[in-house]
Amino acid sequence: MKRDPTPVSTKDRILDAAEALFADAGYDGVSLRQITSAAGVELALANYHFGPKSELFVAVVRRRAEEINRERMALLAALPDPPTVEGLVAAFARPFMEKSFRGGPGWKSYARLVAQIANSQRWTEAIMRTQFDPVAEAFIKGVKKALPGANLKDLYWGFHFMLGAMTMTFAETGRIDVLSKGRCKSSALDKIYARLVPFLAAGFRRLAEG
Amino acid sequence: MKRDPTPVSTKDRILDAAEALFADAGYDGVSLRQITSAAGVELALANYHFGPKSELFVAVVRRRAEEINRERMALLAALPDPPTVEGLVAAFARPFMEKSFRGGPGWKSYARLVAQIANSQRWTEAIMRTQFDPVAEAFIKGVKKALPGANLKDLYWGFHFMLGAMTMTFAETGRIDVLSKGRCKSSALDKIYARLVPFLAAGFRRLAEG
DNA sequence: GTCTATAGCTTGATAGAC
DNA sequence: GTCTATCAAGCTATAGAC
Repeated sequence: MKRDPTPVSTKDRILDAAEALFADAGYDGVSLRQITSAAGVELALANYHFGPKSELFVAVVRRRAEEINRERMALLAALPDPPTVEGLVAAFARPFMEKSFRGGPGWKSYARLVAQIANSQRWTEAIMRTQFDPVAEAFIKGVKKALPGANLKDLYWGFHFMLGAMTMTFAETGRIDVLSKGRCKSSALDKIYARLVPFLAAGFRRLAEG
Repeated sequence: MKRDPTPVSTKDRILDAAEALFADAGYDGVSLRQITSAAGVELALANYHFGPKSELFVAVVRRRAEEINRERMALLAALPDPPTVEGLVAAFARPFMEKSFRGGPGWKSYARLVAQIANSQRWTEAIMRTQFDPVAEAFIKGVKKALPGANLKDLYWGFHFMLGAMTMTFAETGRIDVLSKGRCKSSALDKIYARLVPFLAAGFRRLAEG
């Protein structure tokens, strides 16, 4: 019988601390000393468990990406055949929003990490291609069925625009709060969902019209 | 009579080098030594001309932002009254795309910088609020006239989605090239323009329908 | 305005005891 | 698996000569 119902291993303590700090300051804005200090472990343990700093960063992302990917794939697979564009966009957006809303602060950090990764060229190979592209391809496959008359290039571009809108929105930078003088709240993800899905679905439909 | 038609001052040499390096590696991923070395000037001159590193970063962004802002404002002001949504989105997108296409490599670097800034919380106060919000407000004002029946909150969110799509697109990360197996090219900004504007305009219209 | 030199500190990574 | 101690290199910023 375990004494602690949720014993947090050293590895997980490092991952949690790294996640929060990387999300706030970026890969180069955080030192391994800051991370291990926040995790309450010795500096040398970061290298022992994860190797170089870059591998730690990849491990931080992979932990959440695998969970999101599973849910997105399940939702995409559960859609009717042919699916609707709204259903596809929702299947892509919903797991992220649900977790960000109810999954704890780690998921908020992850959202900010994804925004950094998706907007730089640095992690294209090590993260985007291996972690993100498989789900992207499943989405494209679905939207091809939803809009059978559309040009394939249009659908790729539509996916790209969608990704840009979603990553910036999920990152909750607070910019729209300031710009709208408090009318809109970055953190009101349920209200955003009701706008994000129709906005993007309408964009896809317009592209499909040619 | 000037001997060199384009004498590049030390200040501009530093700005140019900083711009290119910051765009590739981010604020913390570049040292002042790398910047001054690439600029062919001494380390101490960076501090002499710009003060601390953070001020240099802001100066890099301001140089281009002021030019883009002038053009965007002029295009927005030249639209018919009431404007169309397509006209508004085009007035916002076109200056960036034109410069990225024909303005030289500095503008490509600037686009990648903007993507970093817009997706983080770090520069919200020092850059976003002072450099970017005035044009954003002019855009919102225009779209209110173009879609008079729309809810104001919907328009702010539409602007936010637009910003996410544009910044990631202009950053030209190359991700869509890989994902689409070469079918789409990040650098083909003229072909993107023909898709970006209708996609976003349709999204705004859909939000306005309620 | 430009240069050299350097202060004072932080970095990632590892060797070796336990 | 965890700890201490440390290395070699890098960092921003500045003082002071020219």
